[in-house]
Amino acid sequence: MSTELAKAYEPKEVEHRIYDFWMQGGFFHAEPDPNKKPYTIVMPPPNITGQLHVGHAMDTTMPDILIRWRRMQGYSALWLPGTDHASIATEAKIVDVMKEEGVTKEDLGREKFLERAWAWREKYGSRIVEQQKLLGLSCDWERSRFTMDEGLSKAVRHVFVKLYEKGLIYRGERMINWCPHCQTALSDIEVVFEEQNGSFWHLRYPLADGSGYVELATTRPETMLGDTAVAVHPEDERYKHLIGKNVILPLVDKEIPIVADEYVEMDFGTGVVKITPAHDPNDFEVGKRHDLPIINVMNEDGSINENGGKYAGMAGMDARRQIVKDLEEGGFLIKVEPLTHNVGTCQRCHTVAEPRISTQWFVKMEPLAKPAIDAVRSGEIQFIPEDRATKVYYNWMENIKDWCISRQLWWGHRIPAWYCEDCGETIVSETDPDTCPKCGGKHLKQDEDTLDTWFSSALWPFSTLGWPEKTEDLKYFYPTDVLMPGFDIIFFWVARMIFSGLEHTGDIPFKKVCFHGLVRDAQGRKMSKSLGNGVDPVKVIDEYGADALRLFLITGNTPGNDMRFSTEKVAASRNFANKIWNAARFIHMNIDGREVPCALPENLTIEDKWIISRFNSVAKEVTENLEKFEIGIAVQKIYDFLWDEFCDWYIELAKLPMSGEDEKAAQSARQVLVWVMSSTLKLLHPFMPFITEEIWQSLPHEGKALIVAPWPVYDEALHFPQAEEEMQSVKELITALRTRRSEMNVPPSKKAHLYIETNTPAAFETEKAAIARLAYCSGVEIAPAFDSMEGAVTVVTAACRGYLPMDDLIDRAAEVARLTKELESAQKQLDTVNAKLTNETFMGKAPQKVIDGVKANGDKLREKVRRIEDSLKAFQ
RNA sequence: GGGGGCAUAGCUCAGCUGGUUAGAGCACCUGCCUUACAAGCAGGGGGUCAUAGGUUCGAGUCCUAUUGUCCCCACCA
Repeated sequence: MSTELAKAYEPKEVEHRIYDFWMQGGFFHAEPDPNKKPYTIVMPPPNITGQLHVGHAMDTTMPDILIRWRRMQGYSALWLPGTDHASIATEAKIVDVMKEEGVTKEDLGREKFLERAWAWREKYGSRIVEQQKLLGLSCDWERSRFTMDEGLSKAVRHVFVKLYEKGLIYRGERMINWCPHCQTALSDIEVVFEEQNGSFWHLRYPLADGSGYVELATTRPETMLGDTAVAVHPEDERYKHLIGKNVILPLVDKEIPIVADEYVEMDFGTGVVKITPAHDPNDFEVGKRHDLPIINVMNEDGSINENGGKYAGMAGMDARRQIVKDLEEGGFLIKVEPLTHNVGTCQRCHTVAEPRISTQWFVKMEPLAKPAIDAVRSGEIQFIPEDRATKVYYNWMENIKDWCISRQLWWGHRIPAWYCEDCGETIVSETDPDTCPKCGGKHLKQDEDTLDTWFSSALWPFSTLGWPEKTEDLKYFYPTDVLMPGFDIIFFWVARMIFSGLEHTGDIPFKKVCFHGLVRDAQGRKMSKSLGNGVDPVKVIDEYGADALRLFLITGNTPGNDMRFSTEKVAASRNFANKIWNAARFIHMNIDGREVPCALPENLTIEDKWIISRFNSVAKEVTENLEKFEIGIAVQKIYDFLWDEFCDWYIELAKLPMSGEDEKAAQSARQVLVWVMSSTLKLLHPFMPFITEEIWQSLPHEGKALIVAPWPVYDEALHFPQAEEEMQSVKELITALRTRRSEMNVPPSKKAHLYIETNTPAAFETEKAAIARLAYCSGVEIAPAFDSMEGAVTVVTAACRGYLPMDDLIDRAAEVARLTKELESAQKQLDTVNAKLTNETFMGKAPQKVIDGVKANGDKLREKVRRIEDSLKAFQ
């Protein structure tokens, strides 16, 4: 970098070069190191089908900040990346592509299909990784894992067998959610309810004894083929006398009983419900209570099966139309009402999910949930934001149902269960068996199904470190420190990792979970494919730079809260990057080939002490904020310090010695500039890694790279409270003078002599030249009091009064009015303070610190009031 | 039906355990090519902190209710 370079920061060229530099330096790699403390974060593994979206950018930027910070603090900081095979999502995508080629899964066969899937993984699995690198993520890529790696697959089998042997995994016939499109079972949380417009068909079921009929309503008329009863509430006076009688099921023409069950709500609809145990979870329960037959009338693709008589073979919607038509013709349809209701759909393809009875594998959740609840309740695992997240978690965990883990898919971990075709024995084993342990038969057939993709990601924090082997990595890096997921995967992933970690490793998988919200679009809507309002982070990086995107994602953001994407804010972040760039250009310009040590000089001026002391405080505060995950607050403090204090004040003040004759003073200022700048770059590095590394390298520095430079630590020797206070007075005066001039529309070119009246002249004396420069004065004189200043422009601050004799410009009446207004304001504030100080309960109850503050403020205000009064007198 | 979040400047949002005069970015107005930066500099206007009560010496911050808004869970055929 040199001063000849562009006036504006060009991220594109810098980012690639710097990232390569980090990679080649091996800075991302972490190893167990007995001399360092471990700090571990595992990345939520993105799907191999995935493309980077802003959600990922959010997911990964925040942990990257923590990792970079801890690495600089000297931890062995491991940021473990990887990808997820995402069974259902990936398989669906491949099937879609095959469909365009006119090939089905069945055409190909399991083996060939899996070959294709692996090829897909090879092709697309690295795409998202490349995009993550654009963001600047400092992951240990050497340790990257894939959920279907050999080691992780071994972990999956191990867990399955262990849980099976403990009786926590079982196989059974249950009512599950079925997606007719994906043709697989789904877990409860993979079903999302969507409001849809439907109809409410009112039907008439005739009584078998010919004495009339009952009216009932349904939203799914086609299921009537599987009705095996009609239910009413036992206390319902309207229907009590019918209980035990039969009705004739229309179209099917068979008798089914009227049963009494409290599940029926008398107030809803007609108070009569058709019971279809095979196709509704509630009806299934009613059926069990009344020992009703279960008639499945649907195929796996949602069409009607052979139990549906003449409707057999019809697709779901066709069957519905035909049945409604036939019901109408038979006189069984009373009316059709429009109805909006919530319908469960497949999370992946949004096809209406069918409740279906089927034999599947399940994890028994209750015994696993208990310790997982305790771990959070006891505070062993801490959620942030605490009560919001824990409430959601407890609510789910305490009402948890068994987890359906088998999927009728090919891409994934195949269930390690075999069935003996000779004796029917089920063998669950970590290694593939070849004989039946019971009958010695050789005809073993492996279960066709695979596991829910989340079954393997639940093991992620420890399977990626080598578990179930007792590796050094596991010993050193586990449990991991923090997880930063979105709220949307609290059940899918976070909860499951907690009970899995506790069950299998006997330890929590992570100590803290810091949830973040969603990145919404500029209007506050959720980003979605259907709305087409998604933001491509790669494009944003291309236009504004990765540092700008990262800064945008964390500024003004608080844990758990959603935020809106805003191009203006990204641009503002970019502007900050540019500001830093130009500050660096200025420093380079002044170094201009000289040897400048990157250490503080011996003799410090007031402004040197001030900026150093301020930096010192900022370093302390930022560290504290990061410890509390207050990333947004932390970066705001660095932003303000760098821009408002370092650039707007210190650089301006430093121009004076650097342009002067005193070479020693000039060199001293250069040293302070370099020291403060490169120290601040350290603080900023975790947030904006590229530009900070680039500039740091270009300035005098010690060490190989900023990424591994030591994190600034608060140093009591650099705390200069007096200099801070003195600079405060000087800055206050300069600002007041500028304001006055601006109000009077005096251009900077018109300079005036300044007289400063003060009892504390020291700082003003040493900063004379700076005041003159920054407040556009031709000269400065300082004294405890000046005579005959009538008619001068007056400026009053807490520490002094300034006069600018500008007779030609002054409007005496306006000046009096302004001073009067200022006096009123100051007096009012003083009154408030005095009221407090004479309030006995306040004096008695408020802490001494607050009282002292108020007192000091009162002293200042009193002095100010006096000075304004004096000035006013001068006009009278 | 159950639970939760949010409501602060024109807009988007900060404001940590209650404590001196409520902040930022953008937008707006005025003036500036000042030895880095016009993606900039200097200055300015703009808020009864949703409403109504309460606790407290003191409330944007804590409590209760109301209104508006968003989300999660449950899933009434």
